[in-house]
Amino acid sequence: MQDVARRAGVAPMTVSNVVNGHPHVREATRARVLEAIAELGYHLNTAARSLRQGRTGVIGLAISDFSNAYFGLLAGFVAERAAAHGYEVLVEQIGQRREGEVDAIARSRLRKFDGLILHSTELADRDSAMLRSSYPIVVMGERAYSDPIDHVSMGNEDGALMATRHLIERGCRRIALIGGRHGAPDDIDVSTQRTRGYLRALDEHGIDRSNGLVLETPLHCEGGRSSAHAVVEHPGGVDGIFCATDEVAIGTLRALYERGIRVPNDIKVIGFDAIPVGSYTAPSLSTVEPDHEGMADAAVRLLIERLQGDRPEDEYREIVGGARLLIRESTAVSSPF
Amino acid sequence: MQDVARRAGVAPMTVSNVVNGHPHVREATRARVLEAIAELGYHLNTAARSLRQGRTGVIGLAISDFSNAYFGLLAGFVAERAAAHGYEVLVEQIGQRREGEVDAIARSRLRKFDGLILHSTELADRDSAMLRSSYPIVVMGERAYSDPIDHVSMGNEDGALMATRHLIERGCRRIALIGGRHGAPDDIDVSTQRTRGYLRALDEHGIDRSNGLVLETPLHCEGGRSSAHAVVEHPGGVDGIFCATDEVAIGTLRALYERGIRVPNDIKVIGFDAIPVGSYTAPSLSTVEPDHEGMADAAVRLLIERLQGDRPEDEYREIVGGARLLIRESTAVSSPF
DNA sequence: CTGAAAGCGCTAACAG
DNA sequence: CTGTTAGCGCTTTCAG
Repeated sequence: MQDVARRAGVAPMTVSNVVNGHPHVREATRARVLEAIAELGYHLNTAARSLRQGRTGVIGLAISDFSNAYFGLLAGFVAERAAAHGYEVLVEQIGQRREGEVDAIARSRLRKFDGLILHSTELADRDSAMLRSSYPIVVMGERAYSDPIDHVSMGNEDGALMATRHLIERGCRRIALIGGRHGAPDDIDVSTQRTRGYLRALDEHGIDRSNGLVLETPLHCEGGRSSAHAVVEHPGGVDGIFCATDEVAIGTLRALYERGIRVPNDIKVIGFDAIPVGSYTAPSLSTVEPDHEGMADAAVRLLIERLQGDRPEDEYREIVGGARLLIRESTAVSSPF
Repeated sequence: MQDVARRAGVAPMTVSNVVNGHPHVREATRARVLEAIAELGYHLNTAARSLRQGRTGVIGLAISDFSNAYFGLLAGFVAERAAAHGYEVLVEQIGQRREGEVDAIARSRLRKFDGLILHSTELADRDSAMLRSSYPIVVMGERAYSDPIDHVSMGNEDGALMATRHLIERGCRRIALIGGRHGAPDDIDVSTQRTRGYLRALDEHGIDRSNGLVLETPLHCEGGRSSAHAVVEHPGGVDGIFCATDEVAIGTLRALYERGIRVPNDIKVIGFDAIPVGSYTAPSLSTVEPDHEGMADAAVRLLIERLQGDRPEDEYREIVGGARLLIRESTAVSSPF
């Protein structure tokens, strides 16, 4: 910047003013400076600027796994909302291991970003103490914390309730849950929360909680496939399957296809997450669509309030995103084809 | 750091040595420093370190769209390879618009990262001049450049050749290409390159290039679906469809399902990219699997060679990744179910 | 509208 | 093994 200033015959400060588009620079001066910049191939040094300004203009988004369609959706929305507030988003993959998340928090303290949106999957309650630094963090995901913290979660239980009710309304009485889990009362990961909604719907309608119809399995396609093969052999039979995620549901549809079981005629299937490919499965997948966009917006807003000190340090917010039913062919009365 | 040093009764430099794990610090001193750090809640300031060191330890990965399964795969591999070299990866979404890519390049020059892996989709040849700064960039993607540059591309033409040959070997003679494009000779995006491989296979086997069997369409599910609906009404009939991407293929399978056309019995379908969900479609999707991992590895290696000055400034590399056939049910002789 | 001075927090280099 | 010095490149502040 010094070199540019010398070349343009101005002070470094003027170069800075030009680079930052400050208004009070005479047109002729600006032109000379820009010319000098071009001639010298000068580029602003971000590290120096950040050091001086004490901010980076970047929000970090830490997610567990790039190759999950759900995170792709979310990241896109977060980036868009942040841009609207003048922030850039950089995404970091932290892996599903707990160490990764703790790592991300530790690194975030290095102030590489102005703040962090942490999409937690495996972060245990006891780690939340780490989040209690003054560093601005918003946690997204299905885990609740006893420590106060800004948190955006999904309407998991309500969504699962809606999905299961929908199956019941369509006449299903022997409804399996693939990817569920009977956890401890304070256990609130995706599986346990969605299981609660499922059980509430059954109770509501006076349907027995038959043993063996809640299958615990990893929440991906293969988990769904193998569990579906198992569940259709349940002695009491099955006429509806609620899958804890769309990926699980895709694996389930696959298993039923392999066995020649017709969906929705023989068994109805519903998922959760509304990943895009669900419109194109055969049959297309009924599902619960969380308000991804609203949640991304909320997370960004909470973080930016923090960054700008718009909220007292010790005041935290808990936001639960909405969810709505997306009814497609896999829960139709009978197949349209 | 000064405060920590004062508290621990040492010089700032010693604090730095402790923080960075340098070996020559007495155990007692280290302990005192760590204690002071904990007491004061001190955190290293990354901006200052980067300014001083002239490096950030971060590689940027600019991709066009988070919500594409292919990019998720790639990003995961890139992150892993970079970590092996002691670099962290931050991912930036730049959108599919050309402006976005130029933007990313411009911003990259701000030296936010030590180097950039740019996965281009719409970057035109004329923009490649922008890449000719001394800033370390590796371009990935299906576009070639006349300007010299480090470039990792995919074996698109060979992959398409293999896919189409495979359909022919399975007895198809009326083979459509959905998502293809007859471009200018120097036009080398995904669609045109894959079209070339397709045409070569037809020529090889003396099969006519029937009019109307190459359909240009956006490379996503809906593009595949609507084009498939159109192509099956082709007067000459169709017995095989090569889809330019797996997403297109998923849309195609969907359209055939809607029409009650059996795959593979009536029409065989093959895709390209090997996205994970392709194993779970009904029928499962035969496809071309590019060596994603090898390409990610190559890109990281090229970039790090640059960062470390292991290669003369004016020496550039062009690496083409391999591809292999993944044969599943959608091109079987007849359905196993 | 432009400039001079000062310092953000860190670490390379070298001295003790 | 520990300390001193200096400066990375920028922008805030205040003075012209």
